[in-house]
Amino acid sequence: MPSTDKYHQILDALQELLKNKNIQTISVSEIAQTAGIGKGSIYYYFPSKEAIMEALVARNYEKPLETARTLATKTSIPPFTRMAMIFQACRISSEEFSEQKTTTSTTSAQEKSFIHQKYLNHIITELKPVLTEIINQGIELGEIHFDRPAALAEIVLIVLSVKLGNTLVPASKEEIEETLQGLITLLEKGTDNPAGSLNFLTLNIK
Amino acid sequence: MPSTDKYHQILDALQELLKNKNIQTISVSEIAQTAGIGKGSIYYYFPSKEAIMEALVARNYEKPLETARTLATKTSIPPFTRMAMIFQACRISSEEFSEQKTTTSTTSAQEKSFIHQKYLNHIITELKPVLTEIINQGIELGEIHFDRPAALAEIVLIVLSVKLGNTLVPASKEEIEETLQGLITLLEKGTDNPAGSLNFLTLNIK
DNA sequence: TTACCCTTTCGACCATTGGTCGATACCTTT
DNA sequence: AAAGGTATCGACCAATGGTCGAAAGGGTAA
Repeated sequence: MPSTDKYHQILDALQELLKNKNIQTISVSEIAQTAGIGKGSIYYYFPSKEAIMEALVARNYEKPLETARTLATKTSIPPFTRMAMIFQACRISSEEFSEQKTTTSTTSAQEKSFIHQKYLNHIITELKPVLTEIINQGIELGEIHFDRPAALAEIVLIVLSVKLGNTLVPASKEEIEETLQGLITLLEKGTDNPAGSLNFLTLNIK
Repeated sequence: MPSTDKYHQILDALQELLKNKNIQTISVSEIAQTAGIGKGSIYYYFPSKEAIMEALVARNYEKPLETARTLATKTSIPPFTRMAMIFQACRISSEEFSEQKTTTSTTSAQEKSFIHQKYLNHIITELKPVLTEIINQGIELGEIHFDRPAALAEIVLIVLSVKLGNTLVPASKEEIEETLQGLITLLEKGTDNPAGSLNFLTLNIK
């Protein structure tokens, strides 16, 4: 079986390059060079350039997903608190992606979105079942009143991914804050919780 | 000034090609050939391949946006009804994009998402202000109770774009239905409207 | 008609890319 | 030492997005 050494070397290289350039402008040869291996070897570990991206996304969310899955069983913690913890974990990993050069890269501003698309997909696929489970527990506990847990989970995840990723639809800090506050309010009213009771979710932002 | 004839010929060609292939596999030469003009001419009308895509998205949503803007002033129609009408208009235009060949295109299934990203961006940017205005009117009328109209508008648009576009996070018809029903329920409870009162929004789906 | 000029059209051309391939080095195992 | 699978490589290929100088078209003024 292929060594995981080189595999991660490649991912490291891509991550490094991602800090300064958007994916479309990163060539496979460049990744190889940065990783210090031959270009051919890349294709020994990955079937395509796109697969490298996907693997990187998966690797970056491995830890938060682990955390989330563990949290799903910790029924001693209130559901909404666990939700907040999950978001927090995701947020941290999410930031590793985009240390966006503050240089206002003229055209390429939003081209980075290609990877965030993968990221959105990954988040929804992996996190939705976990969050659904937690919401279900909240419903049983009587802390959440809503009859479509899966839908609720997905809505929350979609909005959070799109807004926190902030590259699919670029917006200012204030706009993001506003939208997320709106989401919290909507959640409070929608799950029959008093206004302000979910405010701690806001900690994620900043 | 450049004739709009050729300009639209190019857009038509791209739209035609889009029916059977995903963008990444459509070459500029191909577009030129389909449009019946030389490749060089393409770059006389558009600065880049990406710009063609953006122009196509914009053109396809010109009509529904027009409709939406008109609707924004029709205060005689109830706000939620107008919202439904806008979604309906968008839905129709959205379908022109993806007459997805039913052929289960092996790998390329979700690669079409590149264009839906533009589409998401376009929808949010253009439609959010309009929808916000309508919601504001609803608030004044006392039909909607929510203190963050802009956020509400954005949340709705994000979820709708992502789920109706259905390429950023591929899902089955049933899942889409479930999520949208959840959104409607959330909207009802969140805006202090009785359960079932917004069910007519469901007409969009199918 | 001729001369001029600006717009439009073109396709050969270029640099670069993602991906392939045969060669070859490396390691165990026999 | 022979064998055979595993890993590594970079020259190579077809194709792409984009450039460019040339030239066609067409309007105007003399």
